[in-house]
Amino acid sequence: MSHALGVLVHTPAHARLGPVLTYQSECLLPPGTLVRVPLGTRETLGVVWDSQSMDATEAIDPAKVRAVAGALEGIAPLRATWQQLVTFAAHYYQRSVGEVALAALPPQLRDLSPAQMQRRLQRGISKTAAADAPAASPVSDAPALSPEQAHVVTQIENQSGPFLLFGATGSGKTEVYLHCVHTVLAQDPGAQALVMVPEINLTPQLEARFKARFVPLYGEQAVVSLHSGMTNPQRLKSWLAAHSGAARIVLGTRMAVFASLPLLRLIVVDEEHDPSYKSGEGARYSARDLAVYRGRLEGAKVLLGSATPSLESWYQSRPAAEGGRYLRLHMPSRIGASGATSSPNDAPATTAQQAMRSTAGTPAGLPLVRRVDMNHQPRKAVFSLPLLDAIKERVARGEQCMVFLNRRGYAPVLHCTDCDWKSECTNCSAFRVFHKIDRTLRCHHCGFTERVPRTCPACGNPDITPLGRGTEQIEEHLAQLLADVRRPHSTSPECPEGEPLRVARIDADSTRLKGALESQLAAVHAGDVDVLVGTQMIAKGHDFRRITLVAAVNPDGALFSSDFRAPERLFSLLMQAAGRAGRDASLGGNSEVWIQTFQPAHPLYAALKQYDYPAFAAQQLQEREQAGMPPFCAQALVRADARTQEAAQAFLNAARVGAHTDMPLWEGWSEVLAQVTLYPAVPMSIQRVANIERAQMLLESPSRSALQRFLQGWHSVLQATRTHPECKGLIRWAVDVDPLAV
DNA sequence: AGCACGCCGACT
DNA sequence: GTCGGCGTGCTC
Repeated sequence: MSHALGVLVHTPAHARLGPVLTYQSECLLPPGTLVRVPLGTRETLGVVWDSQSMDATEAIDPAKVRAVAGALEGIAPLRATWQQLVTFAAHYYQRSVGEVALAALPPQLRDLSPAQMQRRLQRGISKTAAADAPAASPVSDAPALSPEQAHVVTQIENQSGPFLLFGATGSGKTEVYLHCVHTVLAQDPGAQALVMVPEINLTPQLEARFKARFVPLYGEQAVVSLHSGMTNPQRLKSWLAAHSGAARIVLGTRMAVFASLPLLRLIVVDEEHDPSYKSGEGARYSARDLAVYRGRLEGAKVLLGSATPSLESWYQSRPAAEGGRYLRLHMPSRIGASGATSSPNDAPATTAQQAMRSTAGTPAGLPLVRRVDMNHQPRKAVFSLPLLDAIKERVARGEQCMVFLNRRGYAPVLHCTDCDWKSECTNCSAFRVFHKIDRTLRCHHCGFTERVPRTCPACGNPDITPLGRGTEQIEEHLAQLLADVRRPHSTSPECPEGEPLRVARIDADSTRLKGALESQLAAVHAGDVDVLVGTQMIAKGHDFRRITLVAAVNPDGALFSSDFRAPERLFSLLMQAAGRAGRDASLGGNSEVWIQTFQPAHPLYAALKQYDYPAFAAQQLQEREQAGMPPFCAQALVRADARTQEAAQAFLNAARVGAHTDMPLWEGWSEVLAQVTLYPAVPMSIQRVANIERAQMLLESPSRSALQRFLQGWHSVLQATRTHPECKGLIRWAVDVDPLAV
């Protein structure tokens, strides 16, 4: 007797296929079982799904139903909570369940033949058995918690959350994570924890820290990573370890939120404000928001941590009496540098060190913030004189400085002074960036690269000049300005006049090659670099202990950006950059953060000077509330890519009209429609990328659930609009729920 | 998403 | 003459 079975396959929502396909099988396979199924000419990976959710009214022609090729032996079915998470994410972010489910699985599960799969599983099992013997007498080298940390930990242990851990840079958030993970794992022999970080770059140091703490307790297999920088075999191995329960702790980037974890008890989202948690491709999910949902689903505690929380999370953590749903926990003090986010082989912070730090002058031991009024500096000066002097003074003393500019390349545009030619990209509506290092013009959007012309391509004028500045130019300029400064002759005492300074640059270009970032960071740590120039890459997470001065050369752009989240990002970035300075306790006292600005009185910088995130957040939230912006409204964006801008906009506008005219008599549709505003389609800020025209349409509603219901209903309209004659040339469309940039 | 089928440009 | 571009259509 054969059974009808619902199966998910990797199929996008707009393919004209049902969300769940029907197959037949001799044995009754439970939902969550991984299977191989024939689809057209190929055989592909599928997940058995609840047949209840199939549309019973539209039964498929029985003659078309094919048989399941086989189940993946040795892999337990994915659990009900995982299925629910995937279902929720698919509905909330407007994608097909199949796409979300299959994208959440390691790619090799799809590619491997059954025989290869068996071999992998065998290997994994035997390895696990060998490594499973835990150390005879596990000694915990956990440092004592500060009173602040201890208080926070108690709160987390005694309440259900979700928690927002608002902790200054260096307040010891990581130690809190370690402690909470430790507690949770000790409570149940099968319990698991998921710890997420925003970027791949940040996983190795976190992994080292967690392994140092937990491998002695639970064995080598206990800690695994999951991120896109890993090879496919590595990913499969980690995934299987998590799925089988052998791994107790999963560390990873946003994709890890979908990891299969049979007994998940704690989810940590570190740097929860970081935009990297929002996926920009495929299902545009927010791993942070899904973490909160998943925590509730699985009965796991959720701990969001940040020194500068997202305004969404900050607002959610207002007092419960005012409607807040997260519990805010505050750790304002910076503790001894070695206790916070240092490398694992550093001595743990002692309470004596912490006591010493807490009496040290500046507010919470943080660097002094100085604003330089660029209105009083020579026109077009890149570095103000006081900043330059301060840098010279520091490096002459053997201290390190960091100069921060969020723009890579030498100059963002090349310009002909005679005919006004600019280095526009032929494929995009954007300028190509001048990279002096290899004499190229590079488009940062489509990758189109050419050698720099020697004369103006339009008029032949040899006088073409760079406009604006990027990190390459800052690096070059700074090296010239500091050419006469010597560093202390620590390495060669027989050279009394000292050695020339070393200026280094770290950005996406200098770290393109594998291992380049690591080696460059090592050079900074070793003291081989005096001044480090870089993009936001150097502001995030890396702990430079001998840097005592951090300078933001030109951060004003974000103050006047059309993106209403730009100030929030700037504040967060500058706070993080400030956190880089003065981590070494012996140098911390005189660390400084310099901000060069034409708006020295701007409230953002005033709040930054006081390290007063709550004041900044309050001011921003007030503005957002008045303007009816998130978190006081819900937004979604529909993007359309097309051959022509007209087609892209025509599609969006037709779908907009269709929301009123084409909807069948849906129960309560008019009420839903009344709560949603659809703005007219507009070209995207970079209208053309790689010769594809892009347009978008913003949707807004005071009610998140109204917007959700609208999108659910409207999907069929979008689908149908595709075929309208005026939409010819449309390539694809996608909905972005809770977009980060509108 | 894959993968096949199908119809038009420059090359072993 | 074929190889190969990607447009259209189908897959339980």
